[in-house]
Amino acid sequence: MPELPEVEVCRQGLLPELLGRRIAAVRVRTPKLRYPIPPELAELLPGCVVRAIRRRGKYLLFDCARPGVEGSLLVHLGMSGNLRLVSPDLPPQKHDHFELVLPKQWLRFSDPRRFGLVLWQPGPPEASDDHPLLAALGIEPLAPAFDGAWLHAALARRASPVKPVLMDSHLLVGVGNIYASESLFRAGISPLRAANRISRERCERLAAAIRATLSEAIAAGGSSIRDYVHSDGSAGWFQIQAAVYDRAGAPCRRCAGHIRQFRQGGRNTYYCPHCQH
DNA sequence: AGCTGGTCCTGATGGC
DNA sequence: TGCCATCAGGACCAGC
Repeated sequence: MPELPEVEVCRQGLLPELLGRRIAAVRVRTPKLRYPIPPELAELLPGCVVRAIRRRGKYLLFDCARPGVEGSLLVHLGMSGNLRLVSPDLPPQKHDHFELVLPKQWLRFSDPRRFGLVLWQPGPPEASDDHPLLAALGIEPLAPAFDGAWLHAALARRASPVKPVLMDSHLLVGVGNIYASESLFRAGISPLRAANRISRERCERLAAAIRATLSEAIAAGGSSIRDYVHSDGSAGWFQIQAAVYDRAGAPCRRCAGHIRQFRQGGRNTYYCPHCQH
């Protein structure tokens, strides 16, 4: 399930391959994703050069331009999506929904569960912030502005347990179910604790834990970037060594107590009751 | 305004 | 072996 680190590694991997390349054609096989793929992409994109690849939260933005056309291709991988560079002779598979035809290789979007999306935002790169899906997004956890003070102020307004609050993309982006549990373990904070009852000091630790968890996953993914981008499709997402996620009943790596699992906001939460308060 | 639960989709899993 | 029910997950959305 791609979270922020996976999306960022995807961006970094595609960057050298796509930057400055000209799009020859577009193939839409399954327009029905989370939102329909706009049919006008087939007329807009051919002839466009990829000027930049940016990331906002878990969204990827491919800035494209040619005389008379400027805009950004907005891509979200949902939970089962991936973008791969494939050679032109590789036949499309069942869940390959969208394709950019490039000079030597094609960029193929595949997403079995179709929670992802491919959309178009017209205008210069700055205009992409205006897109309805991006306009309301919260802070980037890897941006300098995200720190303990910011987090403390943001959590002060929320009475819910902290874990689902951390996953609220309107507050901060990119922290999904896995990294929320992992970051809380790292900070020693219980996922059940009310968000507005975490001290400033512990918010510092939590902010640092979120940054560290995400950064380490990006670094881990970066080392396998080549395999990922050029994978034949069988390879899944790179995995971090999870401390608590999906380890219910297993021994805590810190205290050897049992990792506990419970349902929170419709999601599974994992934590160590001994190490987290 | 914040919070809850429903929704989309398909592959994996487990019970019978 | 096959069939069915359940679950997972991001993020929007309606309804408090």
